[in-house]
Amino acid sequence: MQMTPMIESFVYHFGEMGSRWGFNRTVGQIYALLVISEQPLCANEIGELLGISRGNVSMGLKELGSWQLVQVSHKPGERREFYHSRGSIWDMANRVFEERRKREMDPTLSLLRDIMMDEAANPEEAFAQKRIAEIHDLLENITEWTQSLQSLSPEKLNTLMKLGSGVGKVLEFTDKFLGKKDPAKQA
Amino acid sequence: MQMTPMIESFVYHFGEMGSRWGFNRTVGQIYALLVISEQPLCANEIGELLGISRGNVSMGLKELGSWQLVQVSHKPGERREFYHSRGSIWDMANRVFEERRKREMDPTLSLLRDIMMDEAANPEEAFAQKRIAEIHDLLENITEWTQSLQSLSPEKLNTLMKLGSGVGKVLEFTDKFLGKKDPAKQA
DNA sequence: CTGAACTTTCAGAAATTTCTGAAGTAATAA
DNA sequence: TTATTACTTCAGAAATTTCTGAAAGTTCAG
Repeated sequence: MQMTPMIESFVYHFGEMGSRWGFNRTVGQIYALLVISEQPLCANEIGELLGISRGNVSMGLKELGSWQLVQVSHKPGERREFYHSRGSIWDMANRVFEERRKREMDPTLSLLRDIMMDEAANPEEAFAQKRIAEIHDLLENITEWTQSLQSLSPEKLNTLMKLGSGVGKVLEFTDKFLGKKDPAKQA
Repeated sequence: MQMTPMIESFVYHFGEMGSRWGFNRTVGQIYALLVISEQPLCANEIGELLGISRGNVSMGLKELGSWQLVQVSHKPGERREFYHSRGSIWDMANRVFEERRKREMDPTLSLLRDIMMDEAANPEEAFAQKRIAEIHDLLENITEWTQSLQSLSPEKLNTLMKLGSGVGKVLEFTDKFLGKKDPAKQA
């Protein structure tokens, strides 16, 4: 594996972006490398390619492991470990969504739920609770929906994506065809 | 406005979460306050409630302004400005999505597109380009899709959300009814 | 058991981000 | 015009995050 300008710009940009998706720059860069390398890489090689310390590589790989984004393999006769990205692009996106949901949405929902259970001590708190309930419902909706989308087959998901705002038309159509029936009950 | 334990826990948690959504802790806290306060708040009050400096409040409000998440108002006879969160919960979520798309997805897509245009200098780069194209297509799909969802009316969006994985059934059904026609073309 | 090859851990260093508060700007009333 | 009140900016301080590299841990062949 060699750091050509093309690969470099991808890796660096992915590093910046990675930090938006819940992990730091280095972790993003390591992941980018593993994704675009056909051959699995060993920790030393990763460190050299990115110009970072061996310890940092180890921590980065550990983090990626906790996201279930890397696969470890061995070459016969070699003691060291080789790393590679795991699954298809879709799988990766799914993992990142899933993991972020667990780390961010779930704790928030739980906190909001707790607050909703409390008795409001004054009108200000009562108003706050109303707003908090709205936020809770929105987040819960989004969470449940994305979860159910994740359970769809990749083909269906693709159809859905390609539909775009056409989804609106399909809904109308379904609505009309089913007459009285509420499409929400179809789930 | 008073900082009761309920309000405090909401504000602090929102602060932590906020940083995941593209702004820092203080900005998240300020926003949380503005969302759950029925009355608009002035900058001084915000600073006191959160125990942060006046300058920091100013910067935070500026940031929220750039996200179009706050509304400024005035009280008759008062010189100072009062701030309040803007729009419904749905609007807020939309703004955050929109803004993040502009700041994160668009530059990434543009970079990936550039890389795809380059001539691969060797087999390694050729492989990298294939992967990059996959990622590009995925991101583009997601971007376009979420954009078209945002253009749906809140009611339709709600129906869609409530459908959950029932979306799969609707698709099947549409598929069957339309016979040969590819639903992807319906958009 | 020993030593070589490799990985992990973690205390402190370095880099980055965020925050403060004083100085500057702006608007208004008297 | 001057005094007053409020908002903004930004250099440097403080806090936080990330990274390094040495030490400790692990595995395995001989």
